[in-house]
Amino acid sequence: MSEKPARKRLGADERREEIIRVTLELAARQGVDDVTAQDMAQAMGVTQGAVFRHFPSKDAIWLAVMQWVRERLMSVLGRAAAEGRDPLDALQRMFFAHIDFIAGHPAIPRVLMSEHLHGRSTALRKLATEIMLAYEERIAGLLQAAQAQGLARADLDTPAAATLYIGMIQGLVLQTSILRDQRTLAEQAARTFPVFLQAIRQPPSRETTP
Amino acid sequence: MSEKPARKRLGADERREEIIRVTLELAARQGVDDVTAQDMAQAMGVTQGAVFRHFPSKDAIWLAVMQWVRERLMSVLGRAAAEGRDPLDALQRMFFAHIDFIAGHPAIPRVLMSEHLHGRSTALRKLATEIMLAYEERIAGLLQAAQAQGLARADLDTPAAATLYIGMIQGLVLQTSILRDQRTLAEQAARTFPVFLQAIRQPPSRETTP
DNA sequence: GATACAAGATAGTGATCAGTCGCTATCTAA
DNA sequence: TTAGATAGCGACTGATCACTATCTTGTATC
Repeated sequence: MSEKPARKRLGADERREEIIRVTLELAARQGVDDVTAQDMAQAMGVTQGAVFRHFPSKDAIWLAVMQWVRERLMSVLGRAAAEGRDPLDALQRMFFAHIDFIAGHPAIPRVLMSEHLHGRSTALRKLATEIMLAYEERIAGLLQAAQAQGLARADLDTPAAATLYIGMIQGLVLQTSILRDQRTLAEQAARTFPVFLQAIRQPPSRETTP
Repeated sequence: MSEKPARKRLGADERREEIIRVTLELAARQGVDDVTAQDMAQAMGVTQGAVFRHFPSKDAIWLAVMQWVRERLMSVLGRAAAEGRDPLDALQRMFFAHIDFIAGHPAIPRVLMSEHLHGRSTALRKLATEIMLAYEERIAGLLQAAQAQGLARADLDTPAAATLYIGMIQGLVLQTSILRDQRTLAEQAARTFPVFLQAIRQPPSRETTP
Protein backbone atom coordinates (compact mmCIF):
# COMPACT_ATOMS: atom_id res chain seq x y z
CA MET A 1 0.00 0.00 0.00
CA SER A 2 1.54 3.25 -1.08
CA GLU A 3 -0.57 5.60 1.03
CA LYS A 4 1.41 8.26 2.78
CA PRO A 5 1.02 8.12 6.56
CA ALA A 6 1.89 11.82 6.40
CA ARG A 7 2.03 13.08 9.95
CA LYS A 8 -1.26 14.84 10.47
CA ARG A 9 -2.33 18.13 11.96
CA LEU A 10 -0.91 20.56 9.43
CA GLY A 11 -1.61 24.27 9.53
CA ALA A 12 -4.51 25.43 7.41
CA ASP A 13 -2.32 27.05 4.75
CA GLU A 14 -0.11 24.01 4.36
CA ARG A 15 -3.13 21.73 4.22
CA ARG A 16 -4.68 23.85 1.50
CA GLU A 17 -1.46 23.62 -0.47
CA GLU A 18 -1.35 19.89 -0.02
CA ILE A 19 -4.93 19.48 -1.16
CA ILE A 20 -4.09 21.34 -4.37
CA ARG A 21 -1.02 19.18 -4.84
CA VAL A 22 -2.68 15.80 -4.38
CA THR A 23 -5.68 16.93 -6.42
CA LEU A 24 -3.41 17.58 -9.38
CA GLU A 25 -1.66 14.28 -8.87
CA LEU A 26 -4.92 12.37 -8.75
CA ALA A 27 -6.40 14.23 -11.71
CA ALA A 28 -3.45 13.24 -13.83
CA ARG A 29 -4.07 9.59 -13.12
CA GLN A 30 -7.85 9.36 -12.81
CA GLY A 31 -9.19 12.32 -14.73
CA VAL A 32 -10.74 15.41 -13.21
CA ASP A 33 -14.28 14.20 -12.76
CA ASP A 34 -13.26 10.99 -11.06
CA VAL A 35 -11.31 12.60 -8.25
CA THR A 36 -13.46 12.31 -5.16
CA ALA A 37 -12.99 14.02 -1.82
CA GLN A 38 -12.41 10.53 -0.43
CA ASP A 39 -9.50 10.03 -2.84
CA MET A 40 -7.91 13.31 -1.81
CA ALA A 41 -8.26 12.52 1.87
CA GLN A 42 -6.79 9.07 1.47
CA ALA A 43 -3.80 10.42 -0.44
CA MET A 44 -3.09 12.77 2.45
CA GLY A 45 -3.72 10.30 5.24
CA VAL A 46 -6.74 12.07 6.71
CA THR A 47 -10.45 11.39 6.57
CA GLN A 48 -12.81 12.75 3.97
CA GLY A 49 -14.54 15.23 6.26
CA ALA A 50 -11.26 17.02 6.84
CA VAL A 51 -11.10 18.14 3.22
CA PHE A 52 -14.22 20.25 3.60
CA ARG A 53 -12.77 22.09 6.56
CA HIS A 54 -10.37 23.81 4.20
CA PHE A 55 -12.57 24.31 1.14
CA PRO A 56 -16.29 25.00 1.15
CA SER A 57 -16.91 22.81 -1.91
CA LYS A 58 -15.18 20.81 -4.58
CA ASP A 59 -15.71 23.61 -7.07
CA ALA A 60 -13.66 25.82 -4.80
CA ILE A 61 -10.85 23.28 -4.89
CA TRP A 62 -10.79 23.25 -8.68
CA LEU A 63 -10.79 27.01 -8.75
CA ALA A 64 -7.77 27.05 -6.44
CA VAL A 65 -6.07 24.46 -8.65
CA MET A 66 -6.65 26.57 -11.73
CA GLN A 67 -5.20 29.64 -10.03
CA TRP A 68 -2.18 27.63 -8.95
CA VAL A 69 -1.64 26.51 -12.53
CA ARG A 70 -2.00 30.02 -13.89
CA GLU A 71 0.61 31.42 -11.56
CA ARG A 72 3.13 28.72 -12.34
CA LEU A 73 2.52 28.84 -16.08
CA MET A 74 2.78 32.58 -16.31
CA SER A 75 6.01 32.53 -14.37
CA VAL A 76 7.49 29.91 -16.69
CA LEU A 77 6.37 31.76 -19.81
CA GLY A 78 7.72 35.06 -18.54
CA ARG A 79 11.13 33.58 -17.89
CA ALA A 80 11.23 31.92 -21.31
CA ALA A 81 10.24 35.10 -23.13
CA ALA A 82 12.89 37.12 -21.33
CA GLU A 83 15.61 34.93 -22.77
CA GLY A 84 14.57 35.57 -26.36
CA ARG A 85 16.96 37.57 -28.53
CA ASP A 86 14.14 38.87 -30.72
CA PRO A 87 10.33 38.57 -30.77
CA LEU A 88 10.27 35.42 -32.89
CA ASP A 89 12.91 33.79 -30.75
CA ALA A 90 10.86 34.68 -27.68
CA LEU A 91 7.78 33.19 -29.31
CA GLN A 92 9.58 29.94 -29.94
CA ARG A 93 10.97 29.77 -26.42
CA MET A 94 7.54 30.42 -24.95
CA PHE A 95 6.06 27.70 -27.10
CA PHE A 96 8.47 25.02 -26.00
CA ALA A 97 8.41 26.22 -22.40
CA HIS A 98 4.64 25.87 -22.46
CA ILE A 99 4.89 22.39 -23.94
CA ASP A 100 7.43 21.39 -21.31
CA PHE A 101 5.23 22.76 -18.58
CA ILE A 102 2.27 20.72 -19.75
CA ALA A 103 4.41 17.62 -20.15
CA GLY A 104 5.60 18.12 -16.58
CA HIS A 105 2.06 18.44 -15.26
CA PRO A 106 -0.02 15.68 -16.82
CA ALA A 107 -3.12 16.88 -14.99
CA ILE A 108 -3.32 19.98 -17.15
CA PRO A 109 -4.69 18.29 -20.25
CA ARG A 110 -7.34 16.65 -18.11
CA VAL A 111 -8.32 19.95 -16.53
CA LEU A 112 -8.37 21.63 -19.92
CA MET A 113 -10.92 19.14 -21.16
CA SER A 114 -12.89 18.64 -17.99
CA GLU A 115 -16.62 18.98 -17.91
CA HIS A 116 -16.35 21.78 -15.37
CA LEU A 117 -14.59 23.90 -17.94
CA HIS A 118 -17.00 23.29 -20.78
CA GLY A 119 -20.32 23.00 -19.00
CA ARG A 120 -22.61 25.69 -17.68
CA SER A 121 -21.03 29.00 -16.90
CA THR A 122 -18.88 28.40 -13.89
CA ALA A 123 -16.31 30.56 -12.17
CA LEU A 124 -13.75 28.10 -13.47
CA ARG A 125 -14.62 28.75 -17.08
CA LYS A 126 -14.50 32.48 -16.51
CA LEU A 127 -10.99 32.16 -15.12
CA ALA A 128 -9.89 30.01 -18.05
CA THR A 129 -11.33 32.60 -20.42
CA GLU A 130 -9.28 35.34 -18.81
CA ILE A 131 -6.12 33.29 -19.02
CA MET A 132 -6.59 32.42 -22.67
CA LEU A 133 -7.48 35.93 -23.79
CA ALA A 134 -4.56 37.46 -21.95
CA TYR A 135 -2.21 34.87 -23.38
CA GLU A 136 -3.49 35.43 -26.89
CA GLU A 137 -3.01 39.16 -26.60
CA ARG A 138 0.53 38.64 -25.47
CA ILE A 139 1.29 36.46 -28.48
CA ALA A 140 -0.33 38.93 -30.84
CA GLY A 141 1.86 41.65 -29.34
CA LEU A 142 4.99 39.62 -29.95
CA LEU A 143 3.97 39.05 -33.54
CA GLN A 144 3.42 42.75 -34.09
CA ALA A 145 6.83 43.48 -32.67
CA ALA A 146 8.26 40.89 -35.05
CA GLN A 147 6.54 42.66 -37.92
CA ALA A 148 7.98 45.98 -36.85
CA GLN A 149 11.47 44.47 -36.98
CA GLY A 150 10.89 42.92 -40.38
CA LEU A 151 11.03 39.41 -38.98
CA ALA A 152 7.40 38.56 -39.66
CA ARG A 153 5.45 39.06 -42.87
CA ALA A 154 4.01 42.53 -43.13
CA ASP A 155 0.69 41.12 -44.33
CA LEU A 156 0.34 38.67 -41.43
CA ASP A 157 -3.00 38.72 -39.63
CA THR A 158 -1.45 38.81 -36.17
CA PRO A 159 -4.57 38.18 -34.07
CA ALA A 160 -5.47 35.21 -36.25
CA ALA A 161 -1.92 33.89 -35.99
CA ALA A 162 -2.11 34.22 -32.21
CA THR A 163 -5.33 32.22 -32.20
CA LEU A 164 -3.63 29.60 -34.32
CA TYR A 165 -0.66 29.51 -31.95
CA ILE A 166 -2.86 28.74 -28.97
CA GLY A 167 -5.02 26.41 -31.01
CA MET A 168 -1.91 24.54 -32.03
CA ILE A 169 -0.93 23.94 -28.42
CA GLN A 170 -4.42 22.90 -27.38
CA GLY A 171 -4.87 20.76 -30.44
CA LEU A 172 -1.61 18.93 -29.88
CA VAL A 173 -2.55 18.37 -26.26
CA LEU A 174 -5.88 16.91 -27.23
CA GLN A 175 -4.35 14.79 -29.95
CA THR A 176 -1.55 13.34 -27.88
CA SER A 177 -3.95 12.69 -25.02
CA ILE A 178 -5.96 10.38 -27.25
CA LEU A 179 -2.98 9.01 -29.18
CA ARG A 180 -0.86 8.73 -26.08
CA ASP A 181 0.31 5.25 -26.98
CA GLN A 182 1.84 6.32 -30.29
CA ARG A 183 2.79 9.97 -29.91
CA THR A 184 4.33 12.25 -27.34
CA LEU A 185 3.49 15.89 -26.93
CA ALA A 186 7.09 17.10 -27.05
CA GLU A 187 7.79 15.18 -30.22
CA GLN A 188 4.72 16.44 -32.07
CA ALA A 189 5.39 19.98 -30.90
CA ALA A 190 8.94 19.86 -32.23
CA ARG A 191 7.72 18.68 -35.62
CA THR A 192 4.82 21.07 -36.08
CA PHE A 193 6.28 24.31 -34.78
CA PRO A 194 8.60 24.81 -37.78
CA VAL A 195 5.59 24.48 -40.07
CA PHE A 196 3.78 27.14 -38.10
CA LEU A 197 6.84 29.34 -38.27
CA GLN A 198 6.76 29.20 -42.07
CA ALA A 199 3.39 30.95 -41.93
CA ILE A 200 4.86 33.74 -39.82
CA ARG A 201 8.34 34.41 -41.13
CA GLN A 202 9.17 37.06 -43.63
CA PRO A 203 10.63 35.13 -46.57
CA PRO A 204 14.28 36.13 -47.16
CA SER A 205 14.71 38.52 -50.07
CA ARG A 206 16.32 37.20 -53.25
CA GLU A 207 19.67 38.98 -53.11
CA THR A 208 20.82 37.09 -49.97
CA THR A 209 22.07 34.22 -52.14
CA PRO A 210 25.34 35.07 -53.92
CA MET B 1 -42.97 19.95 -20.47
CA SER B 2 -41.22 19.28 -23.76
CA GLU B 3 -41.13 15.48 -23.50
CA LYS B 4 -42.09 13.68 -26.62
CA PRO B 5 -44.96 11.26 -26.04
CA ALA B 6 -43.47 9.37 -28.99
CA ARG B 7 -45.66 6.41 -29.70
CA LYS B 8 -43.89 3.50 -28.12
CA ARG B 9 -43.08 0.02 -29.29
CA LEU B 10 -40.55 0.72 -31.98
CA GLY B 11 -38.62 -2.02 -33.70
CA ALA B 12 -35.24 -2.78 -32.20
CA ASP B 13 -33.29 -1.16 -35.04
CA GLU B 14 -35.33 2.02 -34.97
CA ARG B 15 -35.04 2.19 -31.19
CA ARG B 16 -31.27 1.81 -31.39
CA GLU B 17 -31.16 4.63 -33.91
CA GLU B 18 -33.31 6.80 -31.68
CA ILE B 19 -31.15 6.13 -28.66
CA ILE B 20 -28.11 7.30 -30.61
CA ARG B 21 -30.01 10.39 -31.76
CA VAL B 22 -31.26 11.50 -28.36
CA THR B 23 -27.91 10.68 -26.77
CA LEU B 24 -26.21 13.12 -29.13
CA GLU B 25 -28.88 15.72 -28.47
CA LEU B 26 -28.53 15.39 -24.72
CA ALA B 27 -24.73 15.34 -24.81
CA ALA B 28 -24.72 18.65 -26.65
CA ARG B 29 -26.72 20.27 -23.89
CA GLN B 30 -25.54 18.48 -20.75
CA GLY B 31 -22.11 17.14 -21.60
CA VAL B 32 -21.25 13.53 -22.21
CA ASP B 33 -20.70 12.40 -18.65
CA ASP B 34 -23.95 13.88 -17.41
CA VAL B 35 -26.21 12.00 -19.78
CA THR B 36 -27.89 9.29 -17.74
CA ALA B 37 -29.89 6.36 -19.01
CA GLN B 38 -32.83 7.98 -17.27
CA ASP B 39 -32.38 11.12 -19.38
CA MET B 40 -32.29 9.13 -22.57
CA ALA B 41 -35.39 7.20 -21.64
CA GLN B 42 -37.30 10.33 -20.72
CA ALA B 43 -36.40 12.01 -24.00
CA MET B 44 -37.85 9.04 -25.85
CA GLY B 45 -40.93 8.60 -23.69
CA VAL B 46 -39.97 5.20 -22.33
CA THR B 47 -38.63 3.99 -18.99
CA GLN B 48 -34.99 3.63 -18.09
CA GLY B 49 -34.99 -0.13 -18.12
CA ALA B 50 -35.96 -0.14 -21.78
CA VAL B 51 -32.66 1.48 -22.75
CA PHE B 52 -30.69 -1.51 -21.54
CA ARG B 53 -32.73 -3.89 -23.64
CA HIS B 54 -31.08 -2.42 -26.71
CA PHE B 55 -27.57 -1.85 -25.42
CA PRO B 56 -25.72 -3.96 -22.88
CA SER B 57 -24.09 -0.96 -21.22
CA LYS B 58 -23.63 2.77 -21.54
CA ASP B 59 -20.16 2.26 -22.97
CA ALA B 60 -21.77 0.34 -25.80
CA ILE B 61 -24.02 3.31 -26.48
CA TRP B 62 -21.10 5.69 -26.73
CA LEU B 63 -19.31 3.32 -29.04
CA ALA B 64 -22.34 3.24 -31.32
CA VAL B 65 -22.50 7.04 -31.18
CA MET B 66 -18.86 7.33 -32.19
CA GLN B 67 -19.37 4.98 -35.11
CA TRP B 68 -22.39 6.98 -36.21
CA VAL B 69 -20.32 10.16 -36.13
CA ARG B 70 -17.47 8.58 -38.05
CA GLU B 71 -19.72 7.45 -40.87
CA ARG B 72 -21.39 10.82 -41.23
CA LEU B 73 -18.16 12.78 -41.01
CA MET B 74 -16.33 10.65 -43.53
CA SER B 75 -19.20 10.97 -45.93
CA VAL B 76 -19.21 14.75 -45.61
CA LEU B 77 -15.44 14.97 -46.02
CA GLY B 78 -15.46 12.70 -49.04
CA ARG B 79 -18.05 14.82 -50.78
CA ALA B 80 -16.17 18.03 -49.99
CA ALA B 81 -12.87 16.67 -51.26
CA ALA B 82 -14.42 15.48 -54.51
CA GLU B 83 -15.43 19.03 -55.37
CA GLY B 84 -11.88 20.36 -55.13
CA ARG B 85 -10.24 21.53 -58.35
CA ASP B 86 -6.76 20.75 -57.03
CA PRO B 87 -5.29 19.22 -53.85
CA LEU B 88 -5.06 22.51 -51.97
CA ASP B 89 -8.59 23.44 -52.95
CA ALA B 90 -9.75 20.04 -51.76
CA LEU B 91 -7.90 20.57 -48.48
CA GLN B 92 -9.64 23.86 -47.92
CA ARG B 93 -13.05 22.43 -48.76
CA MET B 94 -12.50 19.55 -46.38
CA PHE B 95 -11.46 21.92 -43.63
CA PHE B 96 -14.55 24.06 -43.82
CA ALA B 97 -16.81 21.06 -44.36
CA HIS B 98 -15.37 19.59 -41.16
CA ILE B 99 -15.93 22.83 -39.31
CA ASP B 100 -19.51 23.04 -40.57
CA PHE B 101 -20.11 19.47 -39.55
CA ILE B 102 -18.94 20.13 -36.02
CA ALA B 103 -20.93 23.34 -35.81
CA GLY B 104 -23.99 21.38 -36.89
CA HIS B 105 -23.44 18.73 -34.25
CA PRO B 106 -22.64 20.48 -30.98
CA ALA B 107 -22.25 17.17 -29.20
CA ILE B 108 -19.04 16.42 -31.04
CA PRO B 109 -16.82 18.78 -29.06
CA ARG B 110 -18.16 17.28 -25.87
CA VAL B 111 -17.48 13.76 -27.05
CA LEU B 112 -14.02 14.76 -28.21
CA MET B 113 -13.16 15.93 -24.73
CA SER B 114 -15.09 13.37 -22.73
CA GLU B 115 -13.46 11.41 -19.98
CA HIS B 116 -14.26 8.17 -21.78
CA LEU B 117 -11.99 9.19 -24.60
CA HIS B 118 -9.05 10.22 -22.45
CA GLY B 119 -9.24 7.77 -19.59
CA ARG B 120 -8.12 4.18 -19.37
CA SER B 121 -7.83 2.32 -22.61
CA THR B 122 -11.36 1.84 -23.78
CA ALA B 123 -12.74 0.59 -27.06
CA LEU B 124 -13.90 4.16 -27.62
CA ARG B 125 -10.38 5.55 -27.53
CA LYS B 126 -9.17 2.88 -29.89
CA LEU B 127 -11.86 3.84 -32.37
CA ALA B 128 -10.98 7.52 -32.06
CA THR B 129 -7.35 6.67 -32.64
CA GLU B 130 -8.17 4.86 -35.85
CA ILE B 131 -10.26 7.76 -37.09
CA MET B 132 -7.59 10.34 -36.36
CA LEU B 133 -4.73 8.39 -37.88
CA ALA B 134 -6.67 7.61 -41.04
CA TYR B 135 -7.69 11.24 -41.38
CA GLU B 136 -4.16 12.45 -40.88
CA GLU B 137 -2.85 10.11 -43.53
CA ARG B 138 -5.44 11.37 -45.95
CA ILE B 139 -4.39 14.97 -45.36
CA ALA B 140 -0.72 14.11 -45.72
CA GLY B 141 -1.55 12.46 -49.04
CA LEU B 142 -3.29 15.58 -50.27
CA LEU B 143 -0.30 17.68 -49.30
CA GLN B 144 2.07 15.40 -51.16
CA ALA B 145 -0.12 15.63 -54.23
CA ALA B 146 -0.02 19.41 -53.87
CA GLN B 147 3.76 19.25 -53.73
CA ALA B 148 3.87 17.15 -56.89
CA GLN B 149 1.86 19.80 -58.69
CA GLY B 150 4.06 22.61 -57.43
CA LEU B 151 1.26 24.07 -55.32
CA ALA B 152 2.88 23.35 -51.97
CA ARG B 153 6.43 24.11 -50.88
CA ALA B 154 8.85 21.39 -51.91
CA ASP B 155 10.49 21.47 -48.49
CA LEU B 156 7.22 21.10 -46.58
CA ASP B 157 7.20 18.42 -43.89
CA THR B 158 3.88 16.97 -45.01
CA PRO B 159 3.21 14.62 -42.05
CA ALA B 160 3.91 17.45 -39.63
CA ALA B 161 1.65 19.76 -41.60
CA ALA B 162 -1.10 17.14 -41.47
CA THR B 163 -0.70 16.91 -37.71
CA LEU B 164 -0.95 20.67 -37.52
CA TYR B 165 -4.07 20.65 -39.71
CA ILE B 166 -5.87 18.28 -37.36
CA GLY B 167 -4.47 20.03 -34.32
CA MET B 168 -5.78 23.31 -35.66
CA ILE B 169 -9.32 21.92 -35.89
CA GLN B 170 -9.18 20.34 -32.47
CA GLY B 171 -7.59 23.39 -30.93
CA LEU B 172 -10.20 25.72 -32.35
CA VAL B 173 -12.93 23.41 -31.10
CA LEU B 174 -11.46 23.40 -27.62
CA GLN B 175 -10.93 27.15 -27.65
CA THR B 176 -14.39 28.09 -28.85
CA SER B 177 -15.95 25.64 -26.44
CA ILE B 178 -14.44 27.55 -23.55
CA LEU B 179 -14.77 30.99 -25.13
CA ARG B 180 -18.20 30.24 -26.49
CA ASP B 181 -19.58 33.56 -25.30
CA GLN B 182 -17.11 35.60 -27.34
CA ARG B 183 -16.10 33.45 -30.30
CA THR B 184 -17.72 31.14 -32.79
CA LEU B 185 -16.01 28.18 -34.35
CA ALA B 186 -16.84 29.14 -37.94
CA GLU B 187 -15.52 32.65 -37.46
CA GLN B 188 -12.22 31.56 -35.92
CA ALA B 189 -11.78 28.90 -38.56
CA ALA B 190 -12.23 31.43 -41.34
CA ARG B 191 -9.61 33.70 -39.82
CA THR B 192 -6.95 31.14 -39.03
CA PHE B 193 -7.09 28.94 -42.12
CA PRO B 194 -5.44 31.53 -44.38
CA VAL B 195 -2.57 31.76 -41.91
CA PHE B 196 -2.14 28.01 -42.02
CA LEU B 197 -2.24 28.13 -45.81
CA GLN B 198 0.72 30.50 -45.82
CA ALA B 199 2.78 27.76 -44.26
CA ILE B 200 1.81 25.34 -47.01
CA ARG B 201 1.76 27.34 -50.24
CA GLN B 202 4.59 27.61 -52.63
CA PRO B 203 5.45 31.34 -52.65
CA PRO B 204 4.97 32.85 -56.13
CA SER B 205 8.23 33.47 -57.95
CA ARG B 206 9.51 37.04 -58.07
CA GLU B 207 8.97 37.84 -61.76
CA THR B 208 5.20 37.78 -61.36
CA THR B 209 5.26 41.42 -60.18
CA PRO B 210 6.07 43.88 -62.98
C1' DG C 1 -0.31 23.06 33.53
C1' DA C 2 -4.83 25.23 32.46
C1' DT C 3 -7.28 27.12 28.60
C1' DA C 4 -8.97 27.99 24.17
C1' DC C 5 -9.16 27.20 19.56
C1' DA C 6 -8.28 24.93 15.37
C1' DA C 7 -7.72 20.37 12.84
C1' DG C 8 -9.34 16.19 12.42
C1' DA C 9 -12.42 11.96 13.44
C1' DT C 10 -16.79 9.72 13.22
C1' DA C 11 -20.98 8.84 11.63
C1' DG C 12 -24.20 10.15 9.38
C1' DT C 13 -27.96 12.25 5.21
C1' DG C 14 -30.16 12.31 1.00
C1' DA C 15 -29.54 12.04 -3.68
C1' DT C 16 -28.14 9.75 -7.92
C1' DC C 17 -26.50 6.21 -10.79
C1' DA C 18 -25.95 1.82 -13.84
C1' DG C 19 -27.64 -2.26 -14.28
C1' DT C 20 -31.17 -6.33 -13.14
C1' DC C 21 -35.30 -8.95 -13.27
C1' DG C 22 -39.91 -10.79 -13.35
C1' DC C 23 -43.92 -9.50 -15.46
C1' DT C 24 -47.13 -7.54 -19.07
C1' DA C 25 -48.67 -5.83 -23.39
C1' DT C 26 -48.27 -5.84 -28.13
C1' DC C 27 -46.94 -7.50 -32.55
C1' DT C 28 -46.47 -11.16 -36.08
C1' DA C 29 -46.79 -15.31 -38.44
C1' DA C 30 -48.79 -19.71 -39.01
C1' DT D 1 -57.23 -17.62 -33.67
C1' DT D 2 -53.60 -18.66 -31.34
C1' DA D 3 -48.82 -19.12 -29.90
C1' DG D 4 -44.27 -17.50 -29.83
C1' DA D 5 -41.34 -13.60 -29.78
C1' DT D 6 -40.05 -9.23 -27.97
C1' DA D 7 -40.43 -4.17 -26.48
C1' DG D 8 -41.36 -2.01 -22.55
C1' DC D 9 -42.76 -1.50 -17.49
C1' DG D 10 -41.82 -0.84 -12.75
C1' DA D 11 -39.67 -1.88 -8.80
C1' DC D 12 -35.41 -2.96 -6.89
C1' DT D 13 -30.19 -3.34 -5.68
C1' DG D 14 -25.96 -1.94 -4.19
C1' DA D 15 -22.66 1.34 -4.68
C1' DT D 16 -20.99 6.04 -4.67
C1' DC D 17 -21.12 10.80 -4.11
C1' DA D 18 -20.80 15.74 -1.94
C1' DC D 19 -21.58 17.63 2.02
C1' DT D 20 -22.74 18.15 7.28
C1' DA D 21 -23.32 17.91 12.44
C1' DT D 22 -21.25 16.71 16.45
C1' DC D 23 -17.63 15.09 19.12
C1' DT D 24 -12.38 14.53 20.21
C1' DT D 25 -7.72 15.70 20.38
C1' DG D 26 -3.43 18.20 19.46
C1' DT D 27 -1.02 22.41 20.15
C1' DA D 28 0.21 27.18 21.10
C1' DT D 29 -0.06 30.57 24.64
C1' DC D 30 -0.18 32.39 29.04
